[in-house]
Amino acid sequence: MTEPASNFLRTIVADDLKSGKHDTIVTRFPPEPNGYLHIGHAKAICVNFGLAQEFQGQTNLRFDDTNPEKEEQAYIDAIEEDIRWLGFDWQGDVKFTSDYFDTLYEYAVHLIKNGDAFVCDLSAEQMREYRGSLTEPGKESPFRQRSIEENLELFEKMKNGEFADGACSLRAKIDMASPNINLRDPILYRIRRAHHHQTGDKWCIYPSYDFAHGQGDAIEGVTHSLCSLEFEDHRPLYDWLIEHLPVPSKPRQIEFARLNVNYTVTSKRKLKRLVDEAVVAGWDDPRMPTISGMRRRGVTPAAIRKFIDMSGISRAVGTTVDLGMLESAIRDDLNDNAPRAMAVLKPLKVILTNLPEGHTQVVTQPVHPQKPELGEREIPFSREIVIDQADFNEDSSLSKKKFKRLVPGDYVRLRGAYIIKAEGFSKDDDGNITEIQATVVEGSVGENVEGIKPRGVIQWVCANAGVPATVRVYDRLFDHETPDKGDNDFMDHLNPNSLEVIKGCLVEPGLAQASPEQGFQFEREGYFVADRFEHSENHLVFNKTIGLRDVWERKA
RNA sequence: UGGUCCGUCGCCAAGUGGUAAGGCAACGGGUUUUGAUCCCGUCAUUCGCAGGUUCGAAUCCUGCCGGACCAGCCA
Repeated sequence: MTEPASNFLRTIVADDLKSGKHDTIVTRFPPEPNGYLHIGHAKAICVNFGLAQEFQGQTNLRFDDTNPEKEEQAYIDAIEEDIRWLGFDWQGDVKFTSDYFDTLYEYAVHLIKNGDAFVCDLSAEQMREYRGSLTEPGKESPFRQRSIEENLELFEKMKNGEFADGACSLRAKIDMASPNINLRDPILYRIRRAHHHQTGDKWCIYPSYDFAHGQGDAIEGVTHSLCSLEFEDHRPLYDWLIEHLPVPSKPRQIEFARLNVNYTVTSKRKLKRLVDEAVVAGWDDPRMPTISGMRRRGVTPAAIRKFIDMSGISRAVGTTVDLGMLESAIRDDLNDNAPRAMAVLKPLKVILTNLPEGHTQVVTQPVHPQKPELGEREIPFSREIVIDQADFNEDSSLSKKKFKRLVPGDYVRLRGAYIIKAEGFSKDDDGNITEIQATVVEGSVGENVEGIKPRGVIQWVCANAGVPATVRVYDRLFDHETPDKGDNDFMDHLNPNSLEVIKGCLVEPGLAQASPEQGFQFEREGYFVADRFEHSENHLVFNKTIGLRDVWERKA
């Protein structure tokens, strides 16, 4: 266990605990249930849950459901599942901002009574005009001076459904000349006759994010309300509301930079387009940066957590983490934990001519070479086996250094079995190699043989006992580092080779017992996972999670 | 050009006045029945730039330069 890296959030929390400002901390993860979680959310989850865990605090899951028109129960279910899968659990029941609608309404009345809020009849368009611009101050609404009594009455009528949607709104009375536009009498409540997934038709007015979020934090006793940098400009409003309302606690909002990863997009709108236009098979397509997509790809929760941990937390904007870092975290976890197996993706038959017809035997290999305690697996071997087409080359002049695989007249080690020598090969009319004739070196199973230096080690599968499988090989979805930056239309940068479906693969028999979502290392190929939904004992389907690190390929 | 924030190795990122951590990548070498893993080593005299304060600055001050965010009755 290494020391957790220092970061400013940890420092703030540690100081608050040390100074006695707080005895324990409470964080929250506040998704809006209007879409699926992706790698960016994974950071928010890991930061909020991770920080609380580290300091023995607690984390609430609170759905920020103040905009019923965009939200759905289905997203709530999916989000809960993703968070649990990532390995986190929230304190107590799932919470909803809508749980506090009654209190929020009272808070609004409180503000009105203190002369800090008013009902404004300006239309959306007029309000925009009155708001001013980034460089010019706004103008005060003509309704700003309404009496407290009138505002109270009007607000109640808003609640009672006596006005049409959009006819008026409740606004905080702050400062129309503020250089921070969020302080120019921001909207607190709007009229919206929409059925809410939690509160049904009880309300026709809904609080804005600004009016709901901080108060929700305060009600729950959240101590550190962590959010992304774009909410920085909202902090003065967050604090203003906390100061002007009789809330039970004073949470502190702290912003940190969101996660960007190159070669991927995370905007909800863009991901939806990939799904809608059938570029991918769905939100959980293994190429998607969604939690469910990565899960189906075979990425483990531990790998995601490790990646988030590696990429750090800061306030630096516009930074982009290299996808290679994610891949490294994935390999690191899978290398440690994935059982090994042999699979031949593109089979080429090898006849071992010096073995008798019908010869069969069983060889054993460790489940994991670095973890003998995991036991061994038995692998049938016979006179006819298959190796990968890429592991044979008819050009025997290839140097041993350049091609550490099988070549006519030379030796190669079959992993866990014999050293063999290629004696000859056959071709079809099109010039494709169809079969290799080879001989085994007697006594070479598990033993080195004096005077014979195989060029390398290759995987193999028994031609008869091997089990057929379908393997899907995935690559990055985009071939551009920043597919959606600047003038780029991300749809122009799709990698045309992001999916290759290989049928007719042959895998070692033990793999027929693989259960969905079980991950393996197919030796010399990479990490693969039995598909969560389409894999079965009778129809093996594996998704490639990530290849092995390959210095050779990069040099070539 | 109103405001807020940010700029430390190719990419992340520590460091907050005492003389540049770490990870990813890259590059050498060793071990190896996975061209994997593992191990060892190399990789910022310099912290956007220019001044200033100080015995001493990435850290403080000033001015530039570059980038991000904000004008939804979205979150």
